[in-house]
Amino acid sequence: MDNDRDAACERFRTLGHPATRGRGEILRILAESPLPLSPREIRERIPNPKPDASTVYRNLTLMVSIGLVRSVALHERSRRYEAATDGAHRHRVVCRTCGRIESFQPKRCDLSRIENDIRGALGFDVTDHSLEFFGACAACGGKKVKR
Amino acid sequence: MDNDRDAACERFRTLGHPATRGRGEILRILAESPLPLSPREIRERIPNPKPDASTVYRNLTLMVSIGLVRSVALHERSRRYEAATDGAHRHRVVCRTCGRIESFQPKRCDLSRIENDIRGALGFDVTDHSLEFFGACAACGGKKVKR
DNA sequence: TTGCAAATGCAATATATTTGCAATCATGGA
DNA sequence: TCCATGATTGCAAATATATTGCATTTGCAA
Repeated sequence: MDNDRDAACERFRTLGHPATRGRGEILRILAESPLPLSPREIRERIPNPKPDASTVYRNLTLMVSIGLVRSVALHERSRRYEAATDGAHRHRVVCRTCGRIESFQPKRCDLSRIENDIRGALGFDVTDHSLEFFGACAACGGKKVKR
Repeated sequence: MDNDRDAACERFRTLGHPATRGRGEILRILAESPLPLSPREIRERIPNPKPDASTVYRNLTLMVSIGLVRSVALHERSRRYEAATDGAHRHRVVCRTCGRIESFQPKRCDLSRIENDIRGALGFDVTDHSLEFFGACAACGGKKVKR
């Protein structure tokens, strides 16, 4: 939807950053993807003319810093990114055999107790966390671990 | 300690893999480090003559596959690795401002309920998880977020 | 001690990410 | 609407990280 992209552009302006087509596309693509995407995957999905790869990287960095996007670390060579929709707190489930990534929304995710422990023990102010699960997906059953 | 390295070599032989000095050193270094290390850091700590970087990578891959080592994903450019000591279940706490990594052992880490939910919802057999916390360390206080 | 499979070093290659800089664009004000 | 200006972009080059092929060397069981 173009509306998604327009809304995305609006968010940029509000935050004091010029809205460009590339930025709108990136945000739209992330908003529409159920799974976190790598910079390469994001760029591939942008219709021509595609922005340069460096532009994609620069914008992802910016978007993370202003809170529009989050990065997800999944033990891969490349980082992945997802839209920072506040509502849906989701976790990733990664198959060690085939690499498939699924998304899971827990009934409740209460790590605040642990976060408080950390604050107490290390004086560390926790702002967010990252929780991923690994194993074998339904299709791969109990097959051998790949790595 | 050399004993650490010898013990490490023993573990390789038991698992049917020739024990080499490089392998022993890598495992020793990981066992002695309180924090997960990058391949580069590991190699830097091996006394001369150092194995080639490619050897370090190959061995880390092997060690992960036979369960001697785990990889840790911390939103960085490079992966990190830690010894897979079964007993101590630890989590990482990363400062977004200065990049400092600390280690934290929770009083209890009960994610088995969530793991069961995942098994039920996705037919996904969860074998392990990865949980990292991000925020501002004591030294950095409430300073600006870096990325 | 010897033979062989496995591991290593080295060099080349692939992939991911970052940076400098000139050209171009987006936005607010005239 | 047009313009000035600072921010963004494309491009090319530089870095960082990781992987691979192959000839040589090594670990280890017999």
